[in-house]
Amino acid sequence: MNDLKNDIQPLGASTMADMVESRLREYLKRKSFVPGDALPKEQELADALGVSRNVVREALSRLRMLGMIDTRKKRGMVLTQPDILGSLERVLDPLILGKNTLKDIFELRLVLEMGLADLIYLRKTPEDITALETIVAQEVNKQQKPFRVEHEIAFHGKLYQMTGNDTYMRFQKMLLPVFEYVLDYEIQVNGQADVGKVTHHDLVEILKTGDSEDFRRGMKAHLKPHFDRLKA
Amino acid sequence: MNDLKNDIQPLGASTMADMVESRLREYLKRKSFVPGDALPKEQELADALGVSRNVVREALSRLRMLGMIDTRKKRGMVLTQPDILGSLERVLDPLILGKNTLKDIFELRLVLEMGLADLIYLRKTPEDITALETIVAQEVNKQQKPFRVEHEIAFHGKLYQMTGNDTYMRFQKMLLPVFEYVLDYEIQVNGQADVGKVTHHDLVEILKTGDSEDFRRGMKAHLKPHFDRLKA
DNA sequence: GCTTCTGTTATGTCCTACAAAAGGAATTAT
DNA sequence: ATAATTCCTTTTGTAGGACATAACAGAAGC
Repeated sequence: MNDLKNDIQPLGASTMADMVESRLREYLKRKSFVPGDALPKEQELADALGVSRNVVREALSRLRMLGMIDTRKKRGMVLTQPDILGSLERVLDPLILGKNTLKDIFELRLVLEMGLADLIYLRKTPEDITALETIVAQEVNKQQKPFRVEHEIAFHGKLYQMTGNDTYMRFQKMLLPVFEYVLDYEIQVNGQADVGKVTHHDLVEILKTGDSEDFRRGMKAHLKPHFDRLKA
Repeated sequence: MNDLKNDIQPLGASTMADMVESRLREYLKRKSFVPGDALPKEQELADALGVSRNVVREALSRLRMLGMIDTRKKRGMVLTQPDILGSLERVLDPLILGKNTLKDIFELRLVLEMGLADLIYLRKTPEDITALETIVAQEVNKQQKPFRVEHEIAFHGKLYQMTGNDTYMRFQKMLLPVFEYVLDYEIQVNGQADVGKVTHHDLVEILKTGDSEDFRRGMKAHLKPHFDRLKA
């Protein structure tokens, strides 16, 4: 494993824009700006850093993409609360990611799925259960193949929502395409994928009567085919 | 909850750089470039898009920051495999994030910690156990306060490493500062934080003799103070 | 006092120019 | 003829200037 890459940081960002970006980030932190504060203007930054306005704009453009700053004409730029997952969204494309990363993310989603139990039992409401039952009822109605993925999303999506954790929910949703991508690939290579013995219906039943440990065991069984695949 | 923001996407990115960035991303995907492929030169892109080279450079600068492209003089630009967590790293600063997001991340880390069990039991080796025992042994030697955080990092860090999932490990490490930040805040407000009844030493013992469910139960007990805090 | 108009100002975009690096081609030496 | 060296070309990186545009501020008019 490449620990070096984590411990040592590549000194001297080659390009000016990189350096300015880093400087700006450091500047924001040091001055302990709070969201809403106004930043110096582009030209002032350029002068202070001794670079052209062009370079400053490249760096600002990056921060703007990450949602760290918001700029409006005349008013100048203001610091904003970044959307931490927004940047991930841009990069999380199954077609671009390497094989190892894809595998890592596949596993990561399994981990997240297994971790659902505690938060769900902390916050589930009777209405949630009803909603889940509705979703499950729709599943059995049309058991055709092409709809399976939709039902997976609906059911598991509802589970994430029940955690009341928005970041968690969005994160899971983002990971889904990668998950499916890997799944499709595996199926294509190793033949049809088995489905776990514990169904969505079973999981809802557990939610109604069992405790969080029961639920986790149920989820483990539900995901068993995926875990088995990891062993191979 | 703001579902709109997830379902509907803000049409027409206001600035040209935003549009070009989006177009470039779409272009890369449509042409199904693979890492190593060369991209058109800046001027060609500018001409094709009907914008100035400056705007193109801003967009490219963003992709470069995300690690999606790598540019070398003369050679042009080549597509690379992005470092998905690199972008997260830039934004994940406790001082900038909002209160809700901080809370979400705190919970997310608990979830990830609870999900450790399955991967660990899939891949743990006798050497790993030995390493853990060494770490635990060093803990009892100096039980002073200031070192507690270091030991937390050492112990849990080793656990992540045992999963063999690099992305998972890095992700956890990135979440750590936020976790500590929230923890410090809570302690400051609500007084001293309790420590779980199950210690690191106990967890190692479980790893040696118990199964993954035992370990998860142990971890739950280890983290119990944190989970209790969520209820309040 | 309220609306409207105008001017100022900072960002957004374009253009041109040039330095530097990195291939490629041409040239020279063995 | 092949290998090494030098020169040239090309493409990115950076600089600086120019102007459009939007948004705010203050003045003018009702």
